[in-house]
Amino acid sequence: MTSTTEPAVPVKRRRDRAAREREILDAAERIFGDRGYQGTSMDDIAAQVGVSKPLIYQYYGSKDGLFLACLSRLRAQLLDAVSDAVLTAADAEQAMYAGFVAWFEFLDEHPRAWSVIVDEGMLAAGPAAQAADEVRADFVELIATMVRLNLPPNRETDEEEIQIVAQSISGATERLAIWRSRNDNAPSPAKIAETLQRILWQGLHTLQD
Amino acid sequence: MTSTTEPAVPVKRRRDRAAREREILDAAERIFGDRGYQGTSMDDIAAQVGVSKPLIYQYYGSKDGLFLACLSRLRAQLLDAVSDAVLTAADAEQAMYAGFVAWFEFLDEHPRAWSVIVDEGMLAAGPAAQAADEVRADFVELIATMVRLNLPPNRETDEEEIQIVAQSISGATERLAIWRSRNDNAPSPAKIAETLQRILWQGLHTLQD
DNA sequence: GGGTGAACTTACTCGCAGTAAGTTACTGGG
DNA sequence: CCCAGTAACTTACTGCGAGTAAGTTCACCC
Repeated sequence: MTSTTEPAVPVKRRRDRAAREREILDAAERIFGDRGYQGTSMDDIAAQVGVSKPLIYQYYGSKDGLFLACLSRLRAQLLDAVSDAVLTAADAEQAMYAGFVAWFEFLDEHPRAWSVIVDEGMLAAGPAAQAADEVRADFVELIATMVRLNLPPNRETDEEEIQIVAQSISGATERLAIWRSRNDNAPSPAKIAETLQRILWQGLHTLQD
Repeated sequence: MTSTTEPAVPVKRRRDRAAREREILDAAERIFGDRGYQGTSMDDIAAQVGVSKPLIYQYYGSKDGLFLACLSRLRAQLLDAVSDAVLTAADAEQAMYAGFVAWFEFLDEHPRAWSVIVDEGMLAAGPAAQAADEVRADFVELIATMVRLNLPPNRETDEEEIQIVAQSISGATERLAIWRSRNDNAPSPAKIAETLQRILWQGLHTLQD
């Protein structure tokens, strides 16, 4: 009985490495997003993919490594969304506004991505912290570029000051995102973007001295 | 032999609850500060205090609970330092500046406190996250008060906007602190405070619109 | 059709958070 | 002085989850 009905399609179990890695990463993103870093065990993910735990370790090295891979991919998507908004805007002032709106809207529309990014704090220790910083660095660079565009063009730029501002904006938007997510009646993306824009637009021009 | 030299001072082992709690909290603060949340085990802390683990659980409930107690005390000290600076300043403009300087200087001078606060992200999950938010809330309130002082007095305030600004400043200063600590040649407290002050001072006045 | 390498598994170890159930020292009343 | 009663404290565990050593099975190529 058992042998006659089965063998038509032996449900190809083995896949090549790249495909399996993607499969694992997708599952990890889903589960980390639902249950958080602490609430997720490697066994959970392995079971979900239908694979054994050591395989995941072979591909991703550690739980931190796997989480970092998820984080990195999600942040890249977020960066894309914001970059697009910034680059297609008509002028520098609108670019900044559009960037803020894109940031908060993306996080609204991708609650799982959002959870993973919040849990980034989990990587506070060890070498993973540095890797997490590098993932964020692209974002800070984008912001720094925007800030430069908002400065009067004839002014000699103080790079240290630009870094301070870019780090500030990055930190501010992250905290605002967390605050919004824990607060049902928090302001809309548009309202927040408008407020930030108003403060910064004036403020940035005072940097020229 | 053994009995004759010993009993003079039986090294009073038992202490009353309050004293023991303080002792545990001090040790926890030190060890969490040195090795981070993940790198610290409850057994480490118990050993350091010279007490058994279940006692700590009896007093603090869980590892998160103990960490939160450390965090809470340290944040209170930080809040005090900043409040003092703000309250003793001559006018609103200087209050803001002094507050920023106090923040960064405190963190420079208390590297252990600093580490614990960075690791706050560890509490992203569970009820501890909410508790951690409440610990931060005092700070946001202080900032909101400062922001109100910086608004033109005759203007009807938009509380939503003030919350946005306060959250932003809180997030910005936290990220700047992290950035500074990972970056040896990062700007001085004074330089950062000056930059923030310049941007916000102008920017806040545009909120009256 | 057999050998070689990549994909994958079984069956563990070890560290650590958390706990059940007891034991020891101090304290105030008889 | 002693002896409840209670607060401080311990021994000795459980369970779970990260990480690993040592294989085993499949697929492809000569």
